[in-house]
Amino acid sequence: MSILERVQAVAESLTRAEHLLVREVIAKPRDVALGTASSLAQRTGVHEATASRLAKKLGFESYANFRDAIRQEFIVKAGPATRVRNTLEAAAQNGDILNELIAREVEALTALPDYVDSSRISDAVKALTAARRVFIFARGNAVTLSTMLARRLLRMGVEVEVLSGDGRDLAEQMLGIGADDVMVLFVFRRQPRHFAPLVERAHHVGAGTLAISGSIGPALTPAPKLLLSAPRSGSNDSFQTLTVPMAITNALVLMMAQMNQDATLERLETLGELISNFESR
Amino acid sequence: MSILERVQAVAESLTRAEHLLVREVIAKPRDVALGTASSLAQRTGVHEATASRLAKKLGFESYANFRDAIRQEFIVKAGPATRVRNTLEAAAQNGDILNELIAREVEALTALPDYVDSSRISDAVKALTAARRVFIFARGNAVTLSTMLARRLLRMGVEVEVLSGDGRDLAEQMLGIGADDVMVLFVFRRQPRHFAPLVERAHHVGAGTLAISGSIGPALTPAPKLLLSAPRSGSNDSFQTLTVPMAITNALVLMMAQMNQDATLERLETLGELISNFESR
DNA sequence: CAGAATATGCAAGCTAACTTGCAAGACATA
DNA sequence: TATGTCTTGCAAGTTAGCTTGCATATTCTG
Repeated sequence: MSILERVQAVAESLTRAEHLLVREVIAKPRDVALGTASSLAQRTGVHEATASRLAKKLGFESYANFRDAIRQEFIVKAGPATRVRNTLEAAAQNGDILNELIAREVEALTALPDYVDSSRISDAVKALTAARRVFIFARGNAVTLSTMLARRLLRMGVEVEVLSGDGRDLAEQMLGIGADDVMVLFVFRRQPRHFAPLVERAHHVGAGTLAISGSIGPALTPAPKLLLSAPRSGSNDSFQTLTVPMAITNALVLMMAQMNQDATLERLETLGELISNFESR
Repeated sequence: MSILERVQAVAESLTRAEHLLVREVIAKPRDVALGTASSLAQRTGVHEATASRLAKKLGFESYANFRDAIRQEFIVKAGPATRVRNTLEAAAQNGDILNELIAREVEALTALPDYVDSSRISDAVKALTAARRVFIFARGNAVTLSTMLARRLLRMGVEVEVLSGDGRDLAEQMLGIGADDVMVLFVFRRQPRHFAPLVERAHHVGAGTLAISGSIGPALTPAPKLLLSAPRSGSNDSFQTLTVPMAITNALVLMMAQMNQDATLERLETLGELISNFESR
């Protein structure tokens, strides 16, 4: 019975302090595994006695046994032996889909800075910040990202227009676009039918265009004014996820938040501070 | 100064028993790191006092310090976190948001297999495959993932119902749920208000429930029948992206496609083949 | 081989960590 | 608001693990 299962089993009866402890255990199991009950308690801001009691509540005979279980699960089980399996080749060999997927994602993410550099993102941020309205276009799976970006921009107080529908609908929604606006287009796989007309229209009225895209990015015609493109995970003909473009989009949003902060408030030191401020609930 | 260097420094003056101890430490550093002085002594066939003295001979103040050093060297430093840690700290220092974000994502993805194992995903796949209909629930940012999953399932010919709206609307949409159905719930941050009633209703009629979630996963009440949860990137209180849960969702979809393939066609060898077949356009 | 030096085990002592009874506080309930 | 239940921290008690003085065994040296 795993730690997570044990937590689930008693989830209903967890108190506030116990909840905090559980969170910490799940977030940093390796630290907890190597520390003492007091160190866990101290970092969590509760008394060590509560940690001891939690262990019993989860069905362990003592805190020591609890910690042993964490070690088993997060240090011994996840030891160097399993690490080998995490390599792409090994995972593919074993038909281990989860690990193969992860290996591919990590590989693609790691390569991302080779394709997109911070100054390009800065340019995009400046354009978006200066924009009166932001139009967002996506087709197929990419709508996943357009809804995400739309939500985030809205929360930052940006006026957002999500383009939807086909031909006539699109045309109508585009009527209002002006020189102060920016259009963001998510494009993967093939260039969608409406891409060219949309970009042409935007350029015609003097609006900015930003494409967030995969390997096709550079081949898009007409070329958008700004382009953030990086290959997605996997090889050309295999499964391609939205992880990489999502990272680009997140970086964009974060830098935008940071720049706006810079303008008004004092600069926050860490990403953590920046965001907990920005995304407070 | 590493353990090995310390050993080398006093190599000449090592006694027979000390030599045995050192051998064991070098052969199984991780076991030693997690054990006590007595356990090391016992396995080596010497007295625990000798282990204590060896620690001092190697220049440590106590056996505890010696063990801490072993832990640092063979567990902490070898851990998945540390590999990324350097990049992360450098990036954070320079305010390089893109690289910091990427480092965090990689760290979180790498830890994913510690929390979700393939057999759990298999269970979820079996439930989804057997389901007559799949209901999907998400709130806030999580809708990004629900739309993604809905699209993918639809493409696979699964009947999907995306739950939307509030109170009354939800209740109406839930009227039709039956024992053959499965409800998938995406839950991050706090447990949403409608979570409990939905799960209770589903369980009441005998439907399955699957939660895809972050660190709260195990603390959800009532507990879903199936749970796929892993901490998201970043620390508890900072920016958290959907990268990890998206990877879980992708793995789920892929394994589902594979199992369906298995049933009808011959098994495809690689993920690439599998998918280019499955997602051909 | 004798004597000294060193190594090792034993066991008592010590320390840090964990456990638990108790009381104060928080929260729900009537 | 009063009462009871539940939660939490405190502090004393307990335990496990580490240390160290001492005695015996072993090895080295002349």
